[in-house]
Amino acid sequence: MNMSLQNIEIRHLAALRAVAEEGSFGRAADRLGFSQSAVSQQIAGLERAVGQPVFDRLGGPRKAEMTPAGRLVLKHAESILARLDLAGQELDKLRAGTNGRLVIGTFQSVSVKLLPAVVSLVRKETPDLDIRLVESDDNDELIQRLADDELDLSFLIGPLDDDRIEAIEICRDPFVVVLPGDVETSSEHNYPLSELEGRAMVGGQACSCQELIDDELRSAGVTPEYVFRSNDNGAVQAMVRAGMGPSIMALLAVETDDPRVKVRHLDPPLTPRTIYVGWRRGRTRPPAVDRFVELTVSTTRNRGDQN
Amino acid sequence: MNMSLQNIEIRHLAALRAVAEEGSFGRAADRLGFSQSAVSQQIAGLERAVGQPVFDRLGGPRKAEMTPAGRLVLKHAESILARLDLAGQELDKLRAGTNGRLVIGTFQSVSVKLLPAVVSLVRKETPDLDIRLVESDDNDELIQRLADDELDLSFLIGPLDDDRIEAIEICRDPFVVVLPGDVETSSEHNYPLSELEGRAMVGGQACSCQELIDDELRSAGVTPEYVFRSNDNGAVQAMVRAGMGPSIMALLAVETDDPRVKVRHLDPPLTPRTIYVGWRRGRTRPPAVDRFVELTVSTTRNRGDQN
DNA sequence: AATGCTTCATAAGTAAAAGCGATTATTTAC
DNA sequence: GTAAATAATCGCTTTTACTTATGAAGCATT
Repeated sequence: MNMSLQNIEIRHLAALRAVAEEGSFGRAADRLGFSQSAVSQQIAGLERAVGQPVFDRLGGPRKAEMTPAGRLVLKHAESILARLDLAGQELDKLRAGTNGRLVIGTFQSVSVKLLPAVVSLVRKETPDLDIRLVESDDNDELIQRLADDELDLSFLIGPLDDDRIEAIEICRDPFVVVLPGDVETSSEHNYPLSELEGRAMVGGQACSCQELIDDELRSAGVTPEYVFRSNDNGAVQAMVRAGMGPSIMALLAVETDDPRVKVRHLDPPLTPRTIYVGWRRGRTRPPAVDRFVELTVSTTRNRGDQN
Repeated sequence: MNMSLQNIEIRHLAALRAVAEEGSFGRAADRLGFSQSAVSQQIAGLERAVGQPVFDRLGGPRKAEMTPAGRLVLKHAESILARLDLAGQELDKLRAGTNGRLVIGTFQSVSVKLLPAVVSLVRKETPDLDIRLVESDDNDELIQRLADDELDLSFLIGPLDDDRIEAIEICRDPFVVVLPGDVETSSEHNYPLSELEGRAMVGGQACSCQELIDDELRSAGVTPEYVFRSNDNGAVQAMVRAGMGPSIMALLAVETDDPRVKVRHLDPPLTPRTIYVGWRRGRTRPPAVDRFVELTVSTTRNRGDQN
């Protein structure tokens, strides 16, 4: 039988190392938990594969000595065994979710309001985890990058009809009207949607989210007319503050601590947008992803309905 | 059964790589020369050892995709398989005697007269072989270093009674008398040993070889009296040239091209010294050693009895 | 939705091997 | 010489690895 190195198995290399270190087949067998006979046969098998002896058996109580070929193979065996050990360690870390990279898709309002708390928690739990954020205005882009495996995880805005993606709902985020702080309104009451009819408004650019708003406004009989548009929430809010007009924004996107604007719920309310965290459907996820989702859900829940 | 990575075998890693590259269990099986079922079981075994799936089977004609754990293990698997391949290549070279290091013990006369031709031949055959020479006056030191595995091979002077060493005879090297070139002798005849009695002589220092000479001289009734001693053959020869006296030297140690000295065989002759090449007894030798010995023997034989 | 196609898993059987215990041969140490 | 240590070998049992055959799941096409 013309064996080649391809037939070598880890067990042979482990036996080689054990015998080399112990200087004896019997003691190597003890260490490995085998019988002396087994180790003898393992080395014999290795020698068949190598094509020549790896040990000189000197007989009697003298140590087995390696042949040149034995030393050569041992050199590589040690590297291989070490590598296997390293793989085991990294697997343990992977199971614990403490290593590797986690690439998360997000968008502006989530980045500002939700993510800092979650990321801070995760970093406390697993400081070696390499967390990266990819921010985009475009929900579809986030979905595409999830499907392309560029993102491990992404915050998304519903409705989701892409079956490449699996997601769970994080929260409902109502749309509110943002008014300049000096406008007189009945501060405790909701803002009648009808009052927006004919008013110059500030809004986001025509992307998925803004289109949802506009469609609903129109079916409620309000035709939006925008005098300023930006995808930057801060810019929109600044324009409201400057008196350009009111804006309908998702509550999460509003900097509510700003005393120079007022925030009112709408009457009748628009359908709130739904925020999800999603991942590729049907793929095994790194445990770190699952843990991140868990923490996101519980953190968001704990925030209560400040929305 | 709580398997760990220790139970992994090369075959599993090869299967992992094949499936990862082919994207299919069946095609991987073809490539490896197994049945699809076998590969399926190998991957299943790997997953048992890893503790989690390494592939997401998407069903239907879609490619199998790796899980995070799978990618991690594959990374190491590739390194391990490459290492094994490298070991195979190096073993081939070892078998061919074309790599590694060859440390050769030698002494002055051999270094000058025999080695250059042999080394030149070996270097022509196997240019990548790293040949190193260790020169010593002291035969016992060479033997000791051979036994200590510091030398792969050594030229030695007999008689050899050390059973740690195995050796073969290279040549017999007769002792001759070296005389100044201007001395009148019957150029074609041997030199009577008795003429040395009472003469001031030049010789080597009291090491093994010189002691052999002195013992024989004495039993032949000649008491050597040295007025100059050196272990450097060139120095001895220079002193003869300068008229300090004759010297008994091994023929191989004489620079015979020197017209200023005359070389005569002795009558009766001394027992010639025997030159061997030796190695550690009972140890497997690198093929390069055996090849070197072969070439040494044939080269020396071809030189004929120029001695 | 029924079918065919591709893919992988599983079951059953067989052949190979890996391992064990006992024995033997060889060598050193005393 | 005898005792101790070491590894190879033999017969045997158990384990495993592989094969073939079959089943199940998903996609694509009709």
